[in-house]
Amino acid sequence: MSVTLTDVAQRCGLSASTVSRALSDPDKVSAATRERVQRAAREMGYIPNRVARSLSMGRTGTIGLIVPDIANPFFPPIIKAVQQRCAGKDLSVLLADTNEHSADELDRARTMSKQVDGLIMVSPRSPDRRVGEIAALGPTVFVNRHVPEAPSVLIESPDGMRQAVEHLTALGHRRIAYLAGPRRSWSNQQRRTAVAAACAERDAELVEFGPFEPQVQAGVRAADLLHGTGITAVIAYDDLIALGVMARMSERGLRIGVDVSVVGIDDSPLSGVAYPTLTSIHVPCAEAGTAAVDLLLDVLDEVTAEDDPAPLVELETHLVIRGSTGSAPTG
Amino acid sequence: MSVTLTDVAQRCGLSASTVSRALSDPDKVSAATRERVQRAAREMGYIPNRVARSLSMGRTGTIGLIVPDIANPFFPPIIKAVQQRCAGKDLSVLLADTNEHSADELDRARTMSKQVDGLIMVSPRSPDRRVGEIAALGPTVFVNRHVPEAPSVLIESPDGMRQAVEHLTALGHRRIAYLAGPRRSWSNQQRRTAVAAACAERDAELVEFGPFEPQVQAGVRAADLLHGTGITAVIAYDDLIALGVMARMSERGLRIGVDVSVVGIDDSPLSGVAYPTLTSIHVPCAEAGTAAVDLLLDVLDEVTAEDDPAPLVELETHLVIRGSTGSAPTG
DNA sequence: TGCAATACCGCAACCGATTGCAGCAGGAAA
DNA sequence: TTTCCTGCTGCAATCGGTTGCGGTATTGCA
Repeated sequence: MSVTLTDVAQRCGLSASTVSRALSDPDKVSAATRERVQRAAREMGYIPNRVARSLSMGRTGTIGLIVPDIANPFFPPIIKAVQQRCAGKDLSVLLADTNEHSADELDRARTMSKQVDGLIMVSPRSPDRRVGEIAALGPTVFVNRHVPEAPSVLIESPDGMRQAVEHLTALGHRRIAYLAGPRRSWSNQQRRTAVAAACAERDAELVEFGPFEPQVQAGVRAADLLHGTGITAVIAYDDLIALGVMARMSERGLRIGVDVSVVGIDDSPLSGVAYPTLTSIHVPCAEAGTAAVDLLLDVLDEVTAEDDPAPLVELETHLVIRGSTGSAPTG
Repeated sequence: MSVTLTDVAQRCGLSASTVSRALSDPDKVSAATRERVQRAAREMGYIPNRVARSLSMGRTGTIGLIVPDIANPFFPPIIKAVQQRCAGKDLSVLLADTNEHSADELDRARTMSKQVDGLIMVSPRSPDRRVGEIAALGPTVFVNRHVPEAPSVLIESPDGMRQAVEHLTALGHRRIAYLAGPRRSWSNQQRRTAVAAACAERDAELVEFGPFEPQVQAGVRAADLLHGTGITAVIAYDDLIALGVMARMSERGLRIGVDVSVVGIDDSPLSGVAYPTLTSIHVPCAEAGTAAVDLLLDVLDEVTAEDDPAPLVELETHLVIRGSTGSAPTG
């Protein structure tokens, strides 16, 4: 049904090998042959079968990308960046969404492993041991989680977190809440310790709530917990939770940015359109995606020697101040 | 390096064929053998090579998904739904983003074609001829575009559009702007004609602007065009444009929902957190994704006979009224 | 003109699984 | 005891490319 290499070869009166070379390694054949083959291939509408090629070459030209939740606005920019970077290098992207279900991560990684040249795991929720198993399946890059034995792209929350706390304390806030993300989440742990350190340094009192799922509804729930605690400022694990908090508090008559200040993390497009606009810690998602692909390609091309220490890319975050933060209410 | 079927076979003192059958068609071998093979496979950590399987079976167990822009909040829910549906059927998803570049669609489809069992094209921007070429590459389902010769999942804007216009005219608006999306976009054409029809029916005046890219910035630009036109209500091609309009107008001191009403389309999560919350036409993205996969599987399993008319799934839309629309300003 | 070097091309094995067909052994029936 | 059948397993071809190796024709140089 579909045109194969052999078909093209027959049409040209050549062998499949020659046609293969003419198409993928043009210098190996004479100019005349090359010309003839390429014309025939074009005319016949030949499309190389990547599956067959993969099998014989041992390289699939595909990378796997596993994320917890495509619908969370934090991930699309990463996915997009990975995609774009790959497209430029003639790579395809196999995407999987684990639905925030950590147990699925290993399964997905396993079924993918023989189908891809490498894997990019974003914000894996699995416990360390299972993450190790994933890494053992093949070349793997982790984003938003530090895995000592594998290349990782990290998002350095501490800077942004410190900026956020400085910003809030400068505005007079003394009691600050941190709304924690999923317990397993590496980035949550990062953020927790960072905010704790920053608060200690600034002599502000930190109260932690959670864990919460990274969803608007969780933020709505969180808002009610804050009631009557004397807290004047909130830092949420991510923008979704922050938005939920804002929505619920507004509903209850609190003025965001006046009666209470809210800080999100991710600086997703949402933060610019919310009301009031959300002060958020900017996370360079696109850069993270791009860096992950580059790291993976380094491993695949063996730029990274086997026994080198696993490379680490650390990306900075910074606070973007918008309307949701303001002076602490007096009295 | 990695354990193959043959390795398992040797360990068991069997042939590869038997092992293959024991694993994928257990009834074909004796109970004892089945047991022995399965245990060995488990112990050795055997993971079947899907690439090899694809080659010999002629089925890859993968479907391709091509979208214009992953970062546009309209698409992630679709991608997610497709993903979820596929995961349940042991299918993988190959994702490509054309960056709103219609010329890339055919390219991507072509390179994917030999690597997937079928293709789902969401909102293709290509001209009809090229869309036809894509469909000719293999089983293809189109979402958000009607392609007569191929299965399609359509989102019926007319209902939602009519509801929107009725809503606005009931509120007293007589001059309504439509901010058009990409010229090539099938859904834009749908929406244009739907809104025009609804306005004619309701005797409201319709003024069209655009085309605009489906991005917030385009909405910001659009807002300024509306100035001094006497328009009191705006229906935008999508939520992003609507949000841009709102943001810019608020900035210029207009009160959204009072001085001017804004309606978006997609009902993305954004609309709930914007200020004011955005009245939007709800589009069942998840259902569209799921339906697309089902349609594709029907074709692949030949539930759909070759010469049947191409199946069509039509999904309804409806207006969700929020804070961005209100009575037309008097005078 | 002769010989060696070189440029091209084809043969065949291979990647890892699937599957039609044939062979073998064991049990059942006569 | 013989025969036939059935159930299980192995052989070998196949999917569509890639690639090392060897052969042939051509070229270059003396």
